[in-house]
Amino acid sequence: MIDVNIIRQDPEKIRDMLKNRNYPYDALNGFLEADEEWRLLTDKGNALRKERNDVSKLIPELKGDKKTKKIDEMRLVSDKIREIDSRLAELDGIREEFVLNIPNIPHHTVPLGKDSNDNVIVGQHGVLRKFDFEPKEHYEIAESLDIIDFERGVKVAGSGFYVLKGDGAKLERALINYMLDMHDDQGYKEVFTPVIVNRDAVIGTGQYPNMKDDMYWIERDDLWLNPTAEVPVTNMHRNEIFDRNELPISYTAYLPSFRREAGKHSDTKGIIRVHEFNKVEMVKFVHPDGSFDVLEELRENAEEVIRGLGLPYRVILLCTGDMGFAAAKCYDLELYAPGKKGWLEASSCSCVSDFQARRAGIKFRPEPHLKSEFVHTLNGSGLALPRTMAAILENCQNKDGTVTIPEALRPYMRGREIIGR
RNA sequence: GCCGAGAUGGCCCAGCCCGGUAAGGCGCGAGCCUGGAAAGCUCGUGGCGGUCUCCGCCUCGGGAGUUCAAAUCUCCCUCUCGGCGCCA
Repeated sequence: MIDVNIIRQDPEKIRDMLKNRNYPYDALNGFLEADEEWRLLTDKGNALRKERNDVSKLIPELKGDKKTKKIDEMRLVSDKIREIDSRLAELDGIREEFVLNIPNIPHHTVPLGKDSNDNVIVGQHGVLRKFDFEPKEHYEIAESLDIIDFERGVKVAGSGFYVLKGDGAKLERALINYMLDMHDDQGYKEVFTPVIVNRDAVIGTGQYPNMKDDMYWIERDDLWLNPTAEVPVTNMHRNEIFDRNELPISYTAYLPSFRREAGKHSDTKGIIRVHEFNKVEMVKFVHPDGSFDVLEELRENAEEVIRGLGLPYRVILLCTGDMGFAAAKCYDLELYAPGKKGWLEASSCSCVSDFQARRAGIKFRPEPHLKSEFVHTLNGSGLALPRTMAAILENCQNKDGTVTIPEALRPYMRGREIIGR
């Protein structure tokens, strides 16, 4: 969440921000009113509490009529406090509802824009391969090689699920290990967390309430299937205070991720948009100073994964209107898919400033005698597996229907060089 | 799932039976002392709000209740640990 003081001091700034992010902004007035009354009543309540506290200390020493009189007096004071408290609880509800639904404030380097058309392509890398045959789409290749079985996935779990078989399953496993090893070399500590998280966790990183319909919810236990490893990994340190010298902290995690994908989407063919997918994620906890420079490093770390696979890609800087709820600045990395003749978003690297730290209570002490402050958190995929696999299949396909395995993955695939031969 | 024990400030722990200003220790910091350090001693060390060197309120897992007053009494819930059961 954002700092309430900013809303109080400069509501116009927040109004503009919400507008730039395509969020409704008329709710702001309701908040300011509720907040004003909340502050007034808090003061009033505190004054009454002070009176009660003071008198409570005296009462044991009083005797007879004086005592009875004071007790009667305090009974009225307590009634009044109760009354104020119940109104405060209402106001708190309004305030919290509002604050939890306000997206992060974009960094000043984020381009203004309405939707994905206003995103900025900041770079394109690698060569787009020239084919001497018509390249196929990933699902055609995968089905003819019998390494992805869509029908069986549907049978087991439903539409939007698939089964990897043989070299397909091996390729998945190879990609996970390749990515984890690379992040390990880059200085990230590998963790493997629960795949199911609680409500505090999804509130902490901002998926709840905003994205709650996009997550699988286990009602009976009020638990949620991991939507992205950013959630469990960031929440590992919920309500913790780091010593200054503990920062920065860098984690990498492989974790299955689940998306309900409620509502209609295009691009449902193949494994581009599925309900369950593997992802290797990077998460950082850093000092607020220079956190946006760290974002550049994080993005570079993700790009290295792509370059290692030899895939052509481009880097997109998202505009205000297209950025996720929690992000202050976000780069997408898109892989080129020659069969589809389009780009696949395989990574999203964000600096979320203190937005999640505030929600999740993640702080650090700048100096031992100073007050604790919120850390900044960052996260980025490195990478999402299905789209990476799709890009590999399409970029590395051969005329005879086989697929040449990228060299970097061969050690992880028992030295195999070609799928389908 | 059943039975039992727990949850107190960054960490540990007392207070709970018997309601009345949350004690002490560790760690960390500042100071004193020292040639320097250790030890020792003194002070500080959660959150929010304000009229911000000061003052107030809140904070004992969460919520509700009783009471003039709740860490303390009552009820409900959550989590942790141990035992039993079930089990990869």
